[in-house]
Amino acid sequence: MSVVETKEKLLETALALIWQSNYSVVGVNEICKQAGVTKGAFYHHFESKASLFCEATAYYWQVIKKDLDNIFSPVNSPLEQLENLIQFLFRSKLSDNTVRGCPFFNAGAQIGTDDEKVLEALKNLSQTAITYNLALIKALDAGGYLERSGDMEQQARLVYHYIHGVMSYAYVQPDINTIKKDLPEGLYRLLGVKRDYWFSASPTWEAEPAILKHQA
Amino acid sequence: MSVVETKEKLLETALALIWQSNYSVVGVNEICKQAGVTKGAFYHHFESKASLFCEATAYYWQVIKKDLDNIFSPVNSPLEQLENLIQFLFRSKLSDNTVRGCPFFNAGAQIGTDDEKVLEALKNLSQTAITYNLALIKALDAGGYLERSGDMEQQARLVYHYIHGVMSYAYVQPDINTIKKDLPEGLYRLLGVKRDYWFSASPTWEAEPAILKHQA
DNA sequence: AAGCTTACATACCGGTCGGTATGCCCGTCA
DNA sequence: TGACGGGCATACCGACCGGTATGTAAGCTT
Repeated sequence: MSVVETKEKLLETALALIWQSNYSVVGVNEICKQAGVTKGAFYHHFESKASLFCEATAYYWQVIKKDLDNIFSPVNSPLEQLENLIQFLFRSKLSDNTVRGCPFFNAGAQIGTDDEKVLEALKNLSQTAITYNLALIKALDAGGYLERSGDMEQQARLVYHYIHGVMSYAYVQPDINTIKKDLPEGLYRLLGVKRDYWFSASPTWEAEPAILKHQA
Repeated sequence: MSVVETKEKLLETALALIWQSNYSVVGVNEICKQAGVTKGAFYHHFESKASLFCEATAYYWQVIKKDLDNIFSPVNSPLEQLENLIQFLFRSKLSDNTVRGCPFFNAGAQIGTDDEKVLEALKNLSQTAITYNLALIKALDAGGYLERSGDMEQQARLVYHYIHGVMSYAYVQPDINTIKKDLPEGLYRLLGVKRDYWFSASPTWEAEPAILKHQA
């Protein structure tokens, strides 16, 4: 295993484990064991467990950025982009009942805000997500799909809030049929998409999300 | 300290501590220390830490049920009820930046779903909250405040999702001004309240929420 | 080939965790 | 007044935690 391979293996294993349970429960020992490396290797690459989490956050975005750029590709109409986003959320987080909620924010809630770096990583994470939402909203608005124009940055946050809430709900109530109804309904309502356009788009994005490879 | 006092003290202390940080970080020792009792007393009243969490969940509802019944009192108009709810969420969770997110679902995400009792307690918690939402929506609909009638049970869930998402966001970005804008906006949008009625109600509920007493 | 660095492996550290065993104190009731 | 049991307090347990100290084998440099 080359150098970069070992580090990436640790990153991916940590992602998968934290994803499946949570930051506090998953120990360094277990991450190492699953990754097939030793603790010495771990602390050769990361100065602490919290540091690993920060790097994993960055790594996570690097991985799914491709997916997001694909979802929000300009070749897709705004409605298609929205539908793609919905499909993506299902696939990446609700395709089986072992993955519930957003692990990074669950984790963030566990680490505590005293760790400045962790907090910063989480802020970046959410801000990036909101930025993607904003682009989508602008496209929807420009395309005349929205009932009215408002504060689009706020709308981007609203969408973010809602998605996070739905994902968290899925943790306790992993009823995928309910979620499959609630997620689009809430998004269309929050965005204020004109009723004529509800559920009118078909997904143009069919590739398997890269993030799935993180799961066991 | 009488028998029931000791147990309640433990319950309240645990609530406050978990509220301020999270389940994993707060240890039994610290709960005991803060409550001014010993570990022996703790394990006299609770069979485990997870069991404490379950009882605390029930206790929590018992405490805030008074507030909720007050907020959703039939003497208030539906719009007033909605405004009361918004105010309640601010007061109980956003009045200072030490309280972020819903501690019970943060905690639930930490304990793990392998503990059946904990999962059950969380399900009850969310279901009760959704039931309150449903009553509000029915009242709003009956009063003609909504743009259209839909699946009200679903709407109740949407509102629940959204509130949870906003509260979680507040954990990472404790910017109360943003939240104060986002929370009502999202709720009005999700509920589909007619624009004429947006922000038209004044709160009729001014009492200090009982739950505040749990905070340090 | 000598010397140095990288990339680990192994063994182990002090501390903390949730949980338990035991016994004392004190109110109750015979 | 003495036996008894609920309501604790104290002392302690083994497991496990994140993190470290030290060793070492392989490669790169000179």
